[in-house]
Amino acid sequence: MYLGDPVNKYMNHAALLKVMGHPVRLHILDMLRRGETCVCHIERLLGKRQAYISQQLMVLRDAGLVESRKDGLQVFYSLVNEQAADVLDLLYGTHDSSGLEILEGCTCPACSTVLIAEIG
Amino acid sequence: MYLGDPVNKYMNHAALLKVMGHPVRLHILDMLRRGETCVCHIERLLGKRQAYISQQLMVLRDAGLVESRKDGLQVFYSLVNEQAADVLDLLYGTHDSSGLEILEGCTCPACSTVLIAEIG
DNA sequence: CAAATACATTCAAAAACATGAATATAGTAT
DNA sequence: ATACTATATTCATGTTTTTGAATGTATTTG
Repeated sequence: MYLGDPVNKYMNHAALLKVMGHPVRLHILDMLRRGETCVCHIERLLGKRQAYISQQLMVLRDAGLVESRKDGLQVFYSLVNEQAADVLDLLYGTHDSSGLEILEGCTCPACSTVLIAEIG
Repeated sequence: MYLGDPVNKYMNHAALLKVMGHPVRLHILDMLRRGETCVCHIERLLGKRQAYISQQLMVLRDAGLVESRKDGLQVFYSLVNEQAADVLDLLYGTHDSSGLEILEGCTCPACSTVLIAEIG
């Protein structure tokens, strides 16, 4: 696209918006605003298959919107693109950084440690 | 997409971002922030064929981002979607509404009348 | 009315995307 | 080493998008 003028100023932004222009990816990005999130968490909240979530995460990674960090068996994703964050703030209001929602039956540290702390 | 939950809150925004996620359309939208613009103008600034510009304008029209008004032979487009305008402001700064750039050799009223006024 | 102008639409081929199924990898526990 | 768990990747296929070419329509001008 835009082959005649490959260094077009609109290409980068268009690429950003295009990646964000997908309901599942947008949902994931909105989740990530609350903090670093493991894949199992995303999987449960979205109710989609693991492989599919992983594919969309790969798209987000390849486009530089998110980064992943491995910790034991889990992989944690976070939002690292400021412009993407700005667009999300615009659409959904400034985020609260209130941390993750706790999910029953989710085995990730974010869920289980808090449960332990609360039940403790 | 998202068939399991067709009334998903992310679908509408995703659709908006998807339409904006294209370099030519994004360029057109950015132009329209300066004011109502005729197709001939867009055509010259982008250096693309008329039919192609018209196709992209149709996409923008179908998605409700722009509206067209016919005046004689010319058709003028304007940006009518507030969220799209907000995203553009975010990416490119608040627009100046300074009116259109004057293009040499463009026959549309916006260009020719000003030329006449300046030369006259 | 005929010709010219400005724009829109249709059609078809190529490219890109979305999605599911199957499989692979890497870390952990036994 | 073996089995298990969490996640990633690959592959195949169907769908959508992109784009160019050709054609259509409405308006103005002569």
